[in-house]
Amino acid sequence: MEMINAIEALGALAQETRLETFRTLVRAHSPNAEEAGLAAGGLAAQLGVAAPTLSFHLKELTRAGLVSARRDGRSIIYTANLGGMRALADYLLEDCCQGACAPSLEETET
Amino acid sequence: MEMINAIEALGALAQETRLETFRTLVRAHSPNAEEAGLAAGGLAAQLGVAAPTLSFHLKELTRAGLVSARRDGRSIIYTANLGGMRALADYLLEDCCQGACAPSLEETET
DNA sequence: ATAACATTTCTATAATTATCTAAATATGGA
DNA sequence: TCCATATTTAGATAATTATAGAAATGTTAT
Repeated sequence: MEMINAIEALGALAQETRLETFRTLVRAHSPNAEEAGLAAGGLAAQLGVAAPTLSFHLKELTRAGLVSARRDGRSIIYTANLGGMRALADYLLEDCCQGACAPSLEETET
Repeated sequence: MEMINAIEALGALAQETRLETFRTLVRAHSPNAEEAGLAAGGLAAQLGVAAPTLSFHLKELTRAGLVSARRDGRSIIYTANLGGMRALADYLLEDCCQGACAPSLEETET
C-alpha cells in the first residue's frame, strides 16, 4: 500500500459516521458474498442519518477501498472490504512503524 | 481504546505532513529514551515546512497520543509513541474488524 | 541585563469537509 | 406506459482544517 492510499483510508475512517458505517457493515458480513452487506437505505435508518449524507460517506469509504457496492434490484448493497482494512493495519505496523511497535498484550500471553 | 480516541488518531495520521512526521520520528526512534527523537526545528527543516505549521501538526499528533515531547535546552524533542500506533492497529483489527480480517500473507507464510 | 536562538501562540485566510434540501437517475411492478 | 421506491447527484451553506507571517514565550550564553 502506498502512502497516498493509506491517507485516503485513514481519512475515510477518521469520521464518526463513517467509522460507525464500517463497523455496522462488519457486523453484517458473511463469508458467502450473496447474503453479506446492507442496503444503503437500511444503513441510513440504522445510523440515523439522511440518505444523501450517508451516500456522501459511502462514496468516501468506497474511494478508500474500504467498502464495495453491488446492486440488488432497486437497492444498492454495501459490504465491508476486510482486505482493505487489513492492508491499512499492515501499512501502519510494517511500513509506518517499521515493525517496531511492541506486540499487544493479547498476542504475547500464549 | 475508545472510538473517539481511534478517530483522533486516524485523523492525526490522515494528513501527509503528519504521516511523514510520524514516519520520520519512527526512523529516529531508539530503545533508550535519552537519545531518541528529533527537535522540532530539525524536523521542520527535514520536512520542508514552516515552524508554525509543524508546531500545529505536532500538537495534533500529541493530542492523539501518537508522539511525546520533552524539552532539552532550547529545543523540544519529539518522539514517536509506538504504543499509540499499536493501540490504533489493535483497535482496527480487533474492535472494528472484530478479528474477521484475514491475516496478511507475511503472517501465514511460516 | 541583554542578545541570540528555538519553539509556540495569535491572527488572518484559503481550502476542504459535512450536511441538508431539491432535483435527477435507475429499477420494478401495476 | 405510468407510478412508487431506492439511491445518487447538484447546489448551497456552515464548520473545520491547513497554512504562514508576526508576535510572544522560554532558554542559554555573554
